[in-house]
Amino acid sequence: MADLESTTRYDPADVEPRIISKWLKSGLFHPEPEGTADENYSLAIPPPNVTGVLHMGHALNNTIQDCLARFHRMQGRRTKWILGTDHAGIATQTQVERALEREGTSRAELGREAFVERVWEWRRQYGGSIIEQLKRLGASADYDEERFTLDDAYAQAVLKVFVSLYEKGYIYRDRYMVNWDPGTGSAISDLEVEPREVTDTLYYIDYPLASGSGAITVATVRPETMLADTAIAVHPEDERYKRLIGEKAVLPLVGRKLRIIADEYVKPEFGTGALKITPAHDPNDFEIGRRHGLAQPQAIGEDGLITADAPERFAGLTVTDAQEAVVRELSEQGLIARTEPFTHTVPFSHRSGQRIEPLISLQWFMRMDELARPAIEAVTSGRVRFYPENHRRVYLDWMENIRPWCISRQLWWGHRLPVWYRGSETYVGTTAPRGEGWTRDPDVLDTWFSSALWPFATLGWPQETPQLGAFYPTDVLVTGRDIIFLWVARMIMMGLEFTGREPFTDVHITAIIQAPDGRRMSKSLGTGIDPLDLIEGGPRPPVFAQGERPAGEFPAYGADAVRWGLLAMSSGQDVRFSEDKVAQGQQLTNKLWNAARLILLGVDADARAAIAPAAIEDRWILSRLERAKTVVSERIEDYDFSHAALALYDFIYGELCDWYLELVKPRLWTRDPDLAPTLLHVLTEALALAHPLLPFETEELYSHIPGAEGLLAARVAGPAAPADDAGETEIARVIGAVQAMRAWRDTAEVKAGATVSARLQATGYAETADHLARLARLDLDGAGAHRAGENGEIVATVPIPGGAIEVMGTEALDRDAAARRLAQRRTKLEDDVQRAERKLANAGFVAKAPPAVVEGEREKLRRLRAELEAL
RNA sequence: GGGCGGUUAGCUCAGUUGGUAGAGCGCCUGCCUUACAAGCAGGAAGUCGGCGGUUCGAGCCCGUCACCGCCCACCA
Repeated sequence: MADLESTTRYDPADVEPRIISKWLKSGLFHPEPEGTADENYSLAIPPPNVTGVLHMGHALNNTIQDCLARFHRMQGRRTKWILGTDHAGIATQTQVERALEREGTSRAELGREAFVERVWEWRRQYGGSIIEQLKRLGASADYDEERFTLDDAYAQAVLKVFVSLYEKGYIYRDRYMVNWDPGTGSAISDLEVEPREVTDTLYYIDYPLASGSGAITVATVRPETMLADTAIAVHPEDERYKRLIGEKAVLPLVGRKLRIIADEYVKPEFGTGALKITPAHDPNDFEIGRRHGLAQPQAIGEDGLITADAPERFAGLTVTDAQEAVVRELSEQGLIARTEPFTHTVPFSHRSGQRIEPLISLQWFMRMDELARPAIEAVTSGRVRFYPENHRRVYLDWMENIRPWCISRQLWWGHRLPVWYRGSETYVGTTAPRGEGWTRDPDVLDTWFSSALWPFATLGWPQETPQLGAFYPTDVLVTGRDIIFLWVARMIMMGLEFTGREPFTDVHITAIIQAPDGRRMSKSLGTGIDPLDLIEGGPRPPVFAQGERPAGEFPAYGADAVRWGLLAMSSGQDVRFSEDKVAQGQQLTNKLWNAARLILLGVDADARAAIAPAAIEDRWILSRLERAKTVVSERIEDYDFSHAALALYDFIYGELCDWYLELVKPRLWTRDPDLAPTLLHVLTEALALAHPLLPFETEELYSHIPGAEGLLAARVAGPAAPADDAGETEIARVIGAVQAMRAWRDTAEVKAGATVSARLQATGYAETADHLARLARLDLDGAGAHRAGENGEIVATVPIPGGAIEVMGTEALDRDAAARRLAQRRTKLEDDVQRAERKLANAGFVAKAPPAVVEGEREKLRRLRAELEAL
C-alpha cells in the first residue's frame, strides 16, 4: 500500500502494477459459467492480431469494453469479457516471411510444414505481448480462458461451419474474376481492396477493321491487356458505330479477329465510345464477356507475368515490361492515335499495398444473400441495435447489396480448406476422406471467415458447453466502423445461421482517433503512438508536440489518466488525439488522490459506521452523489463515454473537492463525530462511481478505507438514495453567494487574505451564513465595523441569490476600485434591464411565447430592477 | 456518382424538447489558505462556416452554397 501521509501526488507507477496482480490473483475476471446469458453480462473482445501491438484504437476500444465490464460487474451481474487473439492470416504470414528474408531464407525454401511450424514458434514468442498490454491498461477480461482462432477446438468449429455451408450449397468453387494481390500472391476479398487515385496514361489505339477499310479506335490505360482482348464493344444506339456491329476488327500484335459487339454498358461519351473487351483482366469486361459468350484467354498469370496464351515474344515479361513492349510495337506500327494523362481510382491491396491485378481464378466462394436476409431483419426489427444509430443505415445498405465472398486464400497460415480432390472428384468433410489418392486443397480460409464465429466458437460451440449457456448471446460488441462489413455483419449472419440467435444485441461503434494534425494514426507516417508510452512515459513524436509540450518524452500519465482521456475525447466519429485530455485525466486522478488523503488522514471512523447527515452540506453532497451516479450510469448505458467521463470529473472535482470538502474543513479540524461516517461513505461511493473509468487508483484508495472489505472491483452497488432538493437548493445558493463575493473582492482589489466586514441582507442563509462568511472571508458579525472606524458605512452592495451583501468600509478595501466595479455592474444591469424590457414590449413575444417563459422574463426584469435600485 | 459526419473561444471539443453560448488547455490578475503550487480564487476572450427561410424568438428546425474528413460505387 502506498503511504498516504507522504505521497502528495498520485503515483501510477507505484500503484498500478501492484493492483494488476491483486486483481489477477482474485479470480474476479474469470466467472464460473452459471446462470443464463440473460442474467449475465458478456462481451467478446475484437480479437487483436496475435503478433500485433497495442495501438491507440485498441486502447480506446478496450477502455470502453473494460468500462462496460466493470460497470456491469459492479451492478451485480456475472460478467465475462471473452478474450483472445486472431491468427490474422496474411498479416502474420507476411511478418514471418519478412523475418525469414532477413535470415536469408524463404517460405518456399522451408516448405509448408516447416513454415507453419515456424509461424507457431513466432506466435509463442510474440503472441503474448498484446495480452500483457491489455493487462497494463486495466482490462478486466477473462485471462484464464484466452482463445486463439487457430486453437484445436476453434478450428473444429471452423471446419464444421465450412462443411455445413457447403452442404447447404452456399459455399462453392468457381472460376471467377477475383482481386489478385501480386504482393501476397493470393486472391483477396472486395473488402480488402482500397481504391486509390492514380494518374495513368490513356492510350488511344487503332484496331484495324477486318474489312480493310479504316480502323476503330479504343481507349485504355492498360494496353498490355490487349493481348487477351476478345471483342470490341460499342453502345447499341451509338450512331458512329451502329453499322460496324457484327463486323470484325483485327487485334494488333496478335492478329486475332475481334467481334464488334453491342452492349449497353458502354458509355458513348467516354473515350472514343468503343471499348476493348478483356474478359480475363477486367471485372466489367468479365461480365460483358459472360453476357456475350466470349472466350477468356488469360494474358497475365497469377505470378504477374505474361502467359503463354500471349504471343511468344511477350511471354514471361512482367506486366510493366509488357506494357512497355506493347506500346513500343504499337507506336512502331503507327497504331497509337494519341495519349493523354488520365486520373482515376484503381484498386490496391489493403494488405500489401500493391495494385490489384483482376484476373480469373479458380477459387472458393460463399453466397451471402440467403444468410443476409435474417441478418437484415435482426437490425430492422431492433433486436440488434447500433450506437450511434447512423451506422445502421450503412450496415443495411451493404447487406441489401451483398455479393458473393471469395473465401479462399493462397496462404499457408490459417484454416486449411477441408476439401480434398481425386481426379474429378471433390470431397468436403471435417476429416480426410478414406481411400487412396486424395490431395487436400492447399488454400486456407480468409481470416474473417473464422472471426465470424468468434462470439460462439470462443465459448466452445459446437459443444453445448456451460460457457455457451451462460454467456451466449453476448450483450454488446465494441468495435470500429472500419470492420462493420468485414466482421460485424458476418458475425450476425453466422450467429443466426449456427446458433439461431443474434450474437449480441448492441453494437457500439467507437470513434476513430486521429493524430493531432488530423491525419490517420499510423506507424509508417510517424503519426502513431504506443498507448504504453503515454501510460509509462515514452517518446513524444513531433506531430504530438504543441505549446508547452515539445517533442521528447511523454510524462508517465498512468493508465487511469489515459483511460479517462481517451473516453473524454471520444465523442464524434472522428476525433483528434488530445494530450490535454489525458493531462486532464491525470489532474483528476491527482485530485481524487488528495481528496482521499484529506479524508483518510483526517478521520478516525470505520466505513461500516452508519451515516448521520446532520449538516446541510452533508445532505447536499449525498444528493449530488446520487445525481452523479444516475448521470454517469445513464451515459455509460447509452455508450456516451465522453459525457460519462465529464460528469464524473464535474462531480469529483467541481462538487466533492471544490465545495463539499471546503465546506466541511472546520468540522474536520474539530473532529466532528457526525462528519466522519458521511465522509467515508461519500468517498467510498465516489470511488465506486469512478472505478469503471479509473480502476487502478480507486482500487488502491479503497484498500485504505478502514473497514472496507474485498476488492472495489467486486463491490456491488446498493440501492439508490432519494434526491434531497432542499439540501441542493440551500448549498447552490451559498455557492452562488460565495462566487459573487469572490468576484467582487477580486475586481474591487480587496487583498486576498483580508477579512471584510459586511452585513448579510438576504434570505435563505440560515444554515449557511457561516460557510458564506468563511469561504468569502467576510466578517458578518458586525465586529469588523468597529475596525472600520466609520460606524457601518456601506461602501458596496453585492447582489447574491436571495438578496445582497452590504460591504462596510475597511482599510483592506480600495475604494476607487470598488467604485469602478460598481459602475461596471450598473452598466451591465442597465443593459440587461433594457434587453428584458424590449423583449416584454414585443407584443408577439407576450402573445405567443409560452406563459412560463414570459413570466420568467418578467421575474428576471423585476430582479434586475431591484438590484439596480439597490445600487 | 451516391451516402454519412463535421465547420461554436487562440487550441481540442460540449451544447438536453428552439428561450440572452459552456468545459479543459492556453492567456491575464491575485494568492506558498494546515489534501493537492502539476494547486487555489478570479477574469478576459465567440457577428456559433456563408446566404436565405420558418418563428415572438434560431448554435439548435428547413433550404441552399462553400470548405474538411470518412464510407460505398464496375466509367475503359
